[in-house]
Amino acid sequence: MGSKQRREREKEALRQDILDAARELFVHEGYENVSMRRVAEKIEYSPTTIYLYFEDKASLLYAICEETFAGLCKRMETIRKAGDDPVESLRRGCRAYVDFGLQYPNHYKLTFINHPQHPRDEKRQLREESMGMKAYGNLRAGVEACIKAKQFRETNVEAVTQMMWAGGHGITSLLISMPDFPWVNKDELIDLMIDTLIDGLRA
Amino acid sequence: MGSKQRREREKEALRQDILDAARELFVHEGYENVSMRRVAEKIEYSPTTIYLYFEDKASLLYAICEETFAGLCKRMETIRKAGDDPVESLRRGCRAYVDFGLQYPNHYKLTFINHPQHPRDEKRQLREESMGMKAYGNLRAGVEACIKAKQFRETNVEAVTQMMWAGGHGITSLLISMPDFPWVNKDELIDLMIDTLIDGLRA
DNA sequence: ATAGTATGCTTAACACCGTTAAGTGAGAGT
DNA sequence: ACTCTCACTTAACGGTGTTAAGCATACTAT
Repeated sequence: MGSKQRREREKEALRQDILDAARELFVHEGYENVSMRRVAEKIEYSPTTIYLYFEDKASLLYAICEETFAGLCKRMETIRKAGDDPVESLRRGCRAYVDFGLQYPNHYKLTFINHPQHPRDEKRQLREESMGMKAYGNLRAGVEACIKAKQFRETNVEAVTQMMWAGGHGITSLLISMPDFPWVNKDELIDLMIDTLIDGLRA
Repeated sequence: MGSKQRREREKEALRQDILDAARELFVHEGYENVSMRRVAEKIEYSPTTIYLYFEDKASLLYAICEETFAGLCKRMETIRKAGDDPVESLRRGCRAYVDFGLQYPNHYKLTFINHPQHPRDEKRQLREESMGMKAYGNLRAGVEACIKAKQFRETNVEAVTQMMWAGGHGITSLLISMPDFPWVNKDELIDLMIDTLIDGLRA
């Protein structure tokens, strides 16, 4: 009686359909401007069906964020495992982060800029094992390698990691959310940020 | 025939009452979590009255932002005109910027994070002459002073200003929009960013 | 003084929103 | 054949920002 398995498969398929529809709408029109009813319309089910697969709208977004983070993680891991000079590796990791954001600005907006926070404490715990944390962990490993190689003056791994993240995020988010501002050349600006931070950290 | 002027005055007073009520609610509970009906309730008028004084909810917040950002401008100008060592002046200007953002996260969110893309071209123009942008101008003046004093290696004023802004914005916006992340000590993080950037720029 | 008008505000409603309680109906298990 | 499970729907709740229409009051002109 494989019918049970078939139904299981179909359920999973619908879950993915919801995710796909929501991602497309969220990325294209922004989380706030897309209603659950519109997502439901796109998949041709009633709005309430979504609630059988996701607890609420924020959870739906969270699931999409996980997928996006996963892509970033993969890129960063590849760079880290290339095993160059640790400082060069960190620099390239930061570049990858910013480039990723600029390549998928709507995804980036969704996960890092218009990030609505979860109301539940329980969820927060889950989040700390999320892909976002994994990406952060990758950056952290890069920083740690530099410190272990005695390339940096400052030795507080966590602080340096968070600062590097903030530097990358600052550039990425401003370029995305203020496209009409008279920016200097974007590539130069990104490199200036990363190089200046690394130079400032150097022993 | 001063009755016209009196009515004018009374209208202006109500406008300020609305602004005051809205500011208190927005700052205390967050823009998204405060409805027009709640603002109206606080001033003991009907919700629709607000629309006689402000075009919509966003305009209401925008007006509040202008007021508050004027405060930031003043602070930054005071620092800049204190006439210390230009680098120290810049450092303190950056601190003031970040501190301001963390003090008024909802104001900061509207003008720098959830920056409306193109509601109307007309509005955008207004926005670029806003107090937020004036604050940017102040930062630019600080950077220029450092470069003129030959304290920095990099001499592209615009690029350096934008990088410093992005550094401050990165810290500020991440701290605001991801309050549940396990940040290291916030003050240290902010100082680390500013100091590292300045050290990295030094001649 | 009185009729007319402009002004300031309110009532009621529109068209949405996220979410949930209750109900339906097809297929599985006995 | 009958019950039961369960994926799904309908209808509704209590909110949201916003607007059209109406109502008094105060001012103006005759």
